[in-house]
Formats: sequence, structure tokens, C-alpha cells
Amino acid sequence: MTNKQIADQFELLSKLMDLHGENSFKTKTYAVSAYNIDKLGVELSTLDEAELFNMKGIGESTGKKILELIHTGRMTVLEEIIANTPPGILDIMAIKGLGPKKISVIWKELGIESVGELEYACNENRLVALKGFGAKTQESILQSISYLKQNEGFFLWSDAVAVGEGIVAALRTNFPNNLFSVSGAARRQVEVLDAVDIITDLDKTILRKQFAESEDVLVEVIADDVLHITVTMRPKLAFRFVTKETFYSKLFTTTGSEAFIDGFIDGFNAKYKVPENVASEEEIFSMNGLQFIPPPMREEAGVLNKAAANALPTLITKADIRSIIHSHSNYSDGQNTIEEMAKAAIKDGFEYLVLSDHSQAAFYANGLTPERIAQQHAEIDAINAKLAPFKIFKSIEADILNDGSLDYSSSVLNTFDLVIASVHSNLKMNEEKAMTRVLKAIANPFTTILGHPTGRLLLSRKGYPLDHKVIIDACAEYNVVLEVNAHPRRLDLDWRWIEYAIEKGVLLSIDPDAHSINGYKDVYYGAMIGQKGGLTAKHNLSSFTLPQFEEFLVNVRKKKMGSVIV
DNA sequence: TTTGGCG
DNA sequence: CAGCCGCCAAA
Repeated sequence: MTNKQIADQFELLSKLMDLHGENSFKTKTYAVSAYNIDKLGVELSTLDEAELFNMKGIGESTGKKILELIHTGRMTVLEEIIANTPPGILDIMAIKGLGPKKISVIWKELGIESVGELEYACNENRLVALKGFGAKTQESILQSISYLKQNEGFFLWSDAVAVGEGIVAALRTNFPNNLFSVSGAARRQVEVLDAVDIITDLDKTILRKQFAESEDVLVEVIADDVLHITVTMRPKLAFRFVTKETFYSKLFTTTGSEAFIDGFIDGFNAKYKVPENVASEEEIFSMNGLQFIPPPMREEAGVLNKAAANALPTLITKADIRSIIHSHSNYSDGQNTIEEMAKAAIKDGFEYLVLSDHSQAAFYANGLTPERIAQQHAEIDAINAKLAPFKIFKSIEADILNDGSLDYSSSVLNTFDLVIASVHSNLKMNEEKAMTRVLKAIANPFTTILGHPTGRLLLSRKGYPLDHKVIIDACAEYNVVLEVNAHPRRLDLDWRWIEYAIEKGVLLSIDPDAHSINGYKDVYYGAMIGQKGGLTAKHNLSSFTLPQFEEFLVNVRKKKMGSVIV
């Protein structure tokens, strides 16, 4: 059991105790424990009993619970309190804007025990009467429920594809003479999906038998050749059964989006044909005189024109990412030391590391005061001397404050090699205010990269409202790089805007926003989503070699700082 | 730990 | 009814 998992359990325990109206002094303890455990350097499961109880911040009762978790994988008190909470109340906890206190009131005063009942009560205007509630609160709860419902049954691509590829791999082992492939949206690397399409020439009855023996599996026949297999809390598997001969032809027609396939078949006066029997997908493209269109690009029909003109971009891959830009150390809310981060980056084959801890406004993330920045810079110098030619660049993820200014004075900002500017607070602005704020940050001569532009968290939080076109135009004007945050829950900038950014000459940067050495792997998801937007290594800052990156920094500084006196 | 929204 | 205060939730 990892620290993260342990921390999550304590966090849940704390919230549930709050919900049940327990002594807030007690619940606070567990919330603090969760926070501390999460950002501990060592994995608790590797410690022996004495070491565990000697850890700072771990007392008698927390320690005992951690031991229980490590040894049995469960925590009795937590299980008891969950058993005493209606399952619907646990669902309600996912609603934004509702914390333990407010949920407790709704539950106790109105007897509401599910999201459905809550929605009904809001529509009946029954929440406004409660103490601490009003029309605004009720409306925001309704909005949040609607967002939740919209995402119900959807999964992140990273999670869904892991399930799908796992199933496909297992099936290939069991049936080495049959063909299997992930298809549909999962193959197109779409950021969120509700089902993983799988195509096979295996007999339907045989496949059904494979799943019939496992519990909790719902097998549903949709059509003669389509089967849906549902496991609770997992993306649905949608199997399509074809013959060996038509496998690649069907793989092609089930992979492309509707718009793409319609365009292929009808859009050009039936210019292109999909033959029934082919030995590969490549054959379909070549016999139509088209360049092979990689699955992630098969969204819109327009890409067909590019393929016909032999003008498809060479898509970026994970191997093209040469550096880690945007990372956090334990100076702020990261888990590893700077040196650990650097050594891991070297081990993973990266040429340089841009260390960008949180700025001072991010108290919750232990943001850096100017004094600690100086300290950090001295440490980076020392590590750089040791690890050359590898290089750590001094950066900061500077909060964009409410008025659009950055979180430090110019003299402090001037001490960084580059600055990533990101919004972290007050995400509920209207578009006009949000735009003014972000545009001001883009125009700031110290801003090198605009971090996760909308702040969205896929399936859990909408980004805040930006006019992407205007933002991209401004980035072009002020030589600001747009981040494509590679965290599978962010993938922000949205891939749909990559092409326009490239058109405008704006550089993009696939950045993992790593909070531990483990976070480096996310650049893979960044590359996958970059492919959807037609991103090439040339237009991606984190694909620059070390000399190219240094040259870029010099040039951009020249362009932006010409008139600035620090 | 702070900030903003709400009542 | 403006403005202040206190609570809650979010980052």
C-alpha cells in the first residue's frame, strides 16, 4: 500500500467523521495526518514498527491505523463509518461546493440520501430554507449535479486504455490464432471515454464464456455482432465480431469518428472506397492514393485532404520528448528532492530538467518565499556542478493572481531562467474577467510558458472560461509558449487548439507537471494527446535539445526584455 | 493558510 | 440596503 493510498483513506475518514458530526478537533487530526503522509519522503510500508512510530507527526492512534492498513489493507474504523453512511451520501460527497458540514445539514434536515433526491429537492426549491443555504448555493449544486451526470460512466483515456489493452493482451495469449484490436475512440486516443471498443474474429459464444465465469460482470447483447461487457467501476467493453477476412476493413471503419468515416465514404462523391478484404489498414489508404492517417488523427474529414496532398505532419512520440519541463520538488508540494528529480530524469534519458515549484501565493502547496528561492537556487547550482552536462533550469510556477499580475516582484522574477505562469485560484470567474486576467499574464515580459491554460480536471472540474483563439493570438504576439499539460487528468491546452496554435507560430510544450519522479511517465499521455492535435517535435519546446533550449531562452529574453529595466 | 462566495 | 461578520469550501 502506497502513502498516497494511505493518505486517501485518512482523508476519507476525516471527512466522514465531520459528516457524522464528530469532534472537529479529532477530525482535523486525521486531515492533517493525510496531508503529511501524502508528502512524506519514504514509503511507510517499507518501515518497521519502531521507525513508523518515530516518524514526525505520527502518533499512537494514527500509527496503529497505518499498521493495520499495511498489514491487512483495510482500516476497521473507516469501514465501520462507511457502513454507517448511506451509499448515496458518499456519492453526494463528489459534488463540488458541498463539504461535510453542508451535506450533514441536507442529510439530517431533509433526509436526503442520494444525488437523485438532492437534485429533486433543489428543483423543488427546498434547499433555500435551510440555514446556511440560499438560492446561489442551490443553483450551484444543481450545476454541479448536471456536470456529474454528464460525466457518469466516463473514464480517462489512460485508465480505459489500460483496461482495454490488458484484456486484448490476455485474449491474445488465450487465443493465439485469432485477431484482436482496440478500436474506436480508445484507439483514437480520445481523452475521456465511456467504452473501449474491441474488435475480433473470435467466435462470440467462446468470448462470452470467457467472461461468464467472472463475477460482477454484465454481458449485454446489443446487436448480432456487438456485445457489451460491463464491470462496475470499469469502462464498458464493447466487442464487435467480424470474420478474419474483414478484420482490417472493419478495424478501419470502427476506428474513425463518424465525421471521418462519413467524409471518407461520402464526402468526396464516393471518391474513396473501403474494400471488404484487406491484409492491413495501410492497404486501404494506399489503394485510395492516401497517406496513412494515424488513428489519433481520424477525427475530422478535413484530414483527408492533407493525406491526399501527402501533407500529414510527422506526429510527435514519447521518444521525441527530451526534457522534463514543469516539475515540483519537495521544496513545495513535490515528493522528491531536487537531486532525486534530476537523477531520475537522467536515468530516464532526459537531457535537462526545468524545476518549477509553486510560488508564494500557493500556501496550500508550500509555495516558495523569495528567501527559499535563493536557497533553492544555491542548491541547484551545486547539483548542476555535480551532474553536468545534465542541467537543471531554475524556474517557478508563478501563480497568476486575481488581477493578472505574477506572484513576485520583477527583481525576484528576474532570477529565474524561465517562468511558468499558471492560474490556481479563483477559477470561477466569468469569461470577461478570466480573459483580462490571463491576457495580462501573457503580456508580462517574464512569462515564458502559460501553464495548464484552463485549469480543467477532466471528469471532475470544468476549466475556466477562456476564448482560446484570443489567448493563442496573444501568445503569438508576446512570444509565450502554451503548455500542453501531460497529466492524464488535465491534457490542457485542449488538443483541439494545437493546430491553430501551430498555424499562428506559437510553440507548445508537453510538460508532465511532475510532483514526483513517478510523474515523468505522464509525458507519454502528453505525446498521445499531442498526436491528436497534429503536434510535431519541431513545434514542441520539450523536444528541444539542451543547446536549442538554451538558445531559445536567450532569444526569447532578448525579444521580451528589450524595454524592461529590472 | 488564505481567499472568495455566500448568507 | 450597504456593509460587516462568520462559516464553509477550495486551492
